[in-house]
Amino acid sequence: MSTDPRAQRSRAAVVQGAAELLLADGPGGVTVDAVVQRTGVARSTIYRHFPTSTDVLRAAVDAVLPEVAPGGRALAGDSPRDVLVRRVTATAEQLSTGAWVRALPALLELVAREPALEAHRTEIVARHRTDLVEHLRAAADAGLLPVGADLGVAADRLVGPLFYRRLVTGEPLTPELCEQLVDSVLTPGDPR
Amino acid sequence: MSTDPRAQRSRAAVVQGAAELLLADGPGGVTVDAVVQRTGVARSTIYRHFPTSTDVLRAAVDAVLPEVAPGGRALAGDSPRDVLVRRVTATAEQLSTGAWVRALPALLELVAREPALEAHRTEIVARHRTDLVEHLRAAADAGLLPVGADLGVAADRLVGPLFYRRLVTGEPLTPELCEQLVDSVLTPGDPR
DNA sequence: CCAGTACGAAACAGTACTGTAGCGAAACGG
DNA sequence: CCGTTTCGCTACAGTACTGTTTCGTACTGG
Repeated sequence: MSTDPRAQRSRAAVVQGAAELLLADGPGGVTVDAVVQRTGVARSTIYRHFPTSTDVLRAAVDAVLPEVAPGGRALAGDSPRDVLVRRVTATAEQLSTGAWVRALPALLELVAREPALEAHRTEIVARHRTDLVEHLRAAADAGLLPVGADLGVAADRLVGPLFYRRLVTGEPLTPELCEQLVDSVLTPGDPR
Repeated sequence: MSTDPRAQRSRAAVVQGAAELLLADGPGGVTVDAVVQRTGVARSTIYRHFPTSTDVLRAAVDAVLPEVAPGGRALAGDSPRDVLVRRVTATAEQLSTGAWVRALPALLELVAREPALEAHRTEIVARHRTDLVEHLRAAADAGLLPVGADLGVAADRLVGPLFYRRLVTGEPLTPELCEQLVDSVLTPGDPR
């Protein structure tokens, strides 16, 4: 029943097409008709797999959201500062990607309006955050942060300005900015 | 013709009603029928004042956006640090206001999708920014910032984490956080 | 090979929104 | 006070989307 390759194929096609539409046109662009036209999957087939069009959108969000967490692997010989710089720069590059420039505001608007997606948001943010906080803890252990520093706030100070620039002001995210941000969090008073 | 109080009244009612709908339900909630039902202004009257429903939405955005710039007046006797703390705290409080919690993501999504609104965005951001940069310059003149500091980046470091928390993580914006942010930008190395 | 199943195509009612048009009533202003 | 303007009301065609249903076809797995 669920092992039928036809069912798996068409379901996957629907989710992928819906995800593409989500990235291209935002949540409002994920309509059943649009998915039909894009994927060639029939209308009745979509409604056989998903109770409602909202569930299609939810599946698309599920398919898209995991990409938010970069999870860059840290090389062994790197200094904690280098790890942070690479991590923050990776986030900046990801935020500058064409797809995310359009999708991020749409996703935020969607999450703000749909309480059902709140759980997804916190999960993704947590994954994104614990990764970053882990790097910060390593830096703190190396004495690069003040003793009582709140690592959560430090994380906000690292990536907050990046999201702010991308979402609000529209200014570019340069590698120099990323280094500046890391150095502004590390070693307060001795920027070296 | 345009001095007729009837025309002015109904136009103002439409704009105000549309702005309320924009804050309450987002851009998608600003439909002609919704404005009719909310304001009592007739359908034909709305179309007599605005060529298309998009123009109604644009007028609503115009009516709502100026509120973004807080423009808190600085009291004479305050230290530059106090001015910045009050300014950042005011921004945090505004971001925590119920209306803006719902409206901000919607507005960002709208601006991201409608290139026609890009000019508005840059204008509002500029007003918001020059105000903040002005305060930062005063602090720099008082020797509270390193000599070569980029005031634009300093502004990003001040309010970026606030927007990030509000938009992405959903964490609360406490007065303590605001003070921490100001102190993290001022006097690097001498947090006092 | 063949019964069971998923499929594509197409038509359907229902809802919501846009933009237009015509009409009589009420308000404005000289 | 009376002509002009604006108003509210209602009806209308057109579009877009949702969710349901039917039917014949093609694929899958035992």
